[in-house]
Amino acid sequence: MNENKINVSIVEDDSEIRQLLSLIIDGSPSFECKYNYSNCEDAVEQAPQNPPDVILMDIDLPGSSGIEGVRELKVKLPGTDFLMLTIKENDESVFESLSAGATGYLLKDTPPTELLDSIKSVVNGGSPMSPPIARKVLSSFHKTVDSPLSERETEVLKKLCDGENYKTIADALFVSGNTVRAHIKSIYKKLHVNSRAEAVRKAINQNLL
Amino acid sequence: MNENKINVSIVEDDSEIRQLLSLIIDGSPSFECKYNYSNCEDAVEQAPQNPPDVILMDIDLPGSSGIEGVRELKVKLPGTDFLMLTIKENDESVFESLSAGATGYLLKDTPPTELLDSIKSVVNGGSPMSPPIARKVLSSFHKTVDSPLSERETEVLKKLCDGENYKTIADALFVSGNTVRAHIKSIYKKLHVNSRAEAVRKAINQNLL
DNA sequence: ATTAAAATGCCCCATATGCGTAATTGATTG
DNA sequence: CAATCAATTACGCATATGGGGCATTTTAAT
Repeated sequence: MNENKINVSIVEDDSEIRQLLSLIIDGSPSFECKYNYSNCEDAVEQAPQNPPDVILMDIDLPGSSGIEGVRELKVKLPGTDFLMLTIKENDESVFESLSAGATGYLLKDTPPTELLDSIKSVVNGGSPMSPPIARKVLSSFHKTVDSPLSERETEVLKKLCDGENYKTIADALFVSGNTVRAHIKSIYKKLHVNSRAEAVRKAINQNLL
Repeated sequence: MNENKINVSIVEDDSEIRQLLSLIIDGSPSFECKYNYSNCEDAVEQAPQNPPDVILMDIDLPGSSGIEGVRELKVKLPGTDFLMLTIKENDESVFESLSAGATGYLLKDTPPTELLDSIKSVVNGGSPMSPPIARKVLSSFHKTVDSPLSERETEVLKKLCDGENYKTIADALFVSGNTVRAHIKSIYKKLHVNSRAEAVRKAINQNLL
C-alpha cells in the first residue's frame, strides 16, 4: 500500500465499467485501485481488510443496493469516504444515499478527469456532486413560498414546534388561550392534520416556519 | 443588453472588491456586468428594473444582510439565480441563505476562473459550492449515528412523528398502551424534551428516524 | 359596498398526554 | 455471578389537547 497515493476501491456489478474505472484510477500516478468488488456483500465483508480512502459505490447493484452498502460499511470504515456513482438521477436515491453517509454523488456521465478531481476533492474535505445533483440538494432547502397559513398562524405554528402549550403561546402573543386554540384549529384544518405531532412534522418538512 | 451574454449584477459594499469582480466578469466575453449595488436596499429597489441572470450577493452588508436581500429579491426576480459570496464560512449563514433561495454559495477565496465557471454552472442548472460548503451541506443529511435511543424507542418515535396516539402505536407494536407510554417517557428523557412536538422536532432535525 | 378572510374571544366535553412510582423478565456485560 | 439495562406491564392523577359550535371586530379583496 503506497502511503502517498489515494487508495480507492470500487463496488460495481458491471465488470466492464468496473475495469474501466479501475484502469482510469490505477493508471493515474496519484491514485491506487487494487481491491474492487462486484457486489455489496463482498465489499461489506472484504473491504474492512483493505480499508481504502475512498469507495466508489454504484447504486444499482444486484442484491443489496449501494445505499445499503454505504450504511453498513460506514460503521466498519469510519475513515473512508463514499462517492456514489449512478446513471439515473433519482431524487430518493440521492437523499437516501446522503443520509446513509455518502460524501459525494456523481452521475456516470462524469468524464474521467472530473472523476479523478472529484476523488481528490473528497479526500480534501470537499463533497463533489454532479451539477443537477447539487441543484437538487440545494433546492431541498428552499422554502415553500406559498404557505397556506396566515402570518399569525405561522407565528403560532412556530411556537407549537418549540413545544409550547396554549398558555405560553397565548402569553407570548398577548392574546387569550382561546384565541390560540382557534388559530391552532385553523392551522390543523389547513394542513389537514389533527395533532401537534403531525403539524410539527409538516411544518418542518415543508419549511413553513 | 446583449442576449448572448450572461447578465450578472453584484451586490457588495466594498467598492474595491465590487469593481474588481465587475472587471473580471465584464472583461470576459461571455459575461456582462453593468448594474452593481453597494447595498441591499439599492439592489432590492433597482435590480428589478434591470433583471440580471445571476446576482452575486455578498452576505455581510451594512444594513440588511445579503440573506435578507435574497429573500426579498427572489420574489421580485423569480428568473434570477443568486450566488452567495462570503469570507467566513458560517454554518447558519449557509443554511439561511439556502432556505432564502440561494442557488450557490462561494467563499471569497474562489479564484476568478472558478468564479466565472460557477456563474456558468448556475445558469446551466448547477449549484456551485466551495468544497467546505458542499461538505457542510451534505453532512447535514447524515444521520446521527449515535442515536441515544434503543431500536424499540426509535420505532415508537417514528410513529409519534406520524401523529399516532398511544393506542394505535400499541396495536401496531402488539404491546399494551402502558408499554408505549413507558417507551415515550424514556424517549423524552433521553432527548431532554417533555412533549410530542419537541420530540418530533428533534427526531426530524437530528435524523433519528 | 358587499363579501370573505383573519383575528379575536368563549363554552362544553371526552380523551389524550405527561408525570410519578413500581415491578417482572430477559439479555448483555463486566 | 452480579449488575445493568431494555422491554414489558400496571395504576392514578392533574392537565393539556382536540372537536364541536358560536360570536365580534378588523382587515383585505372584489
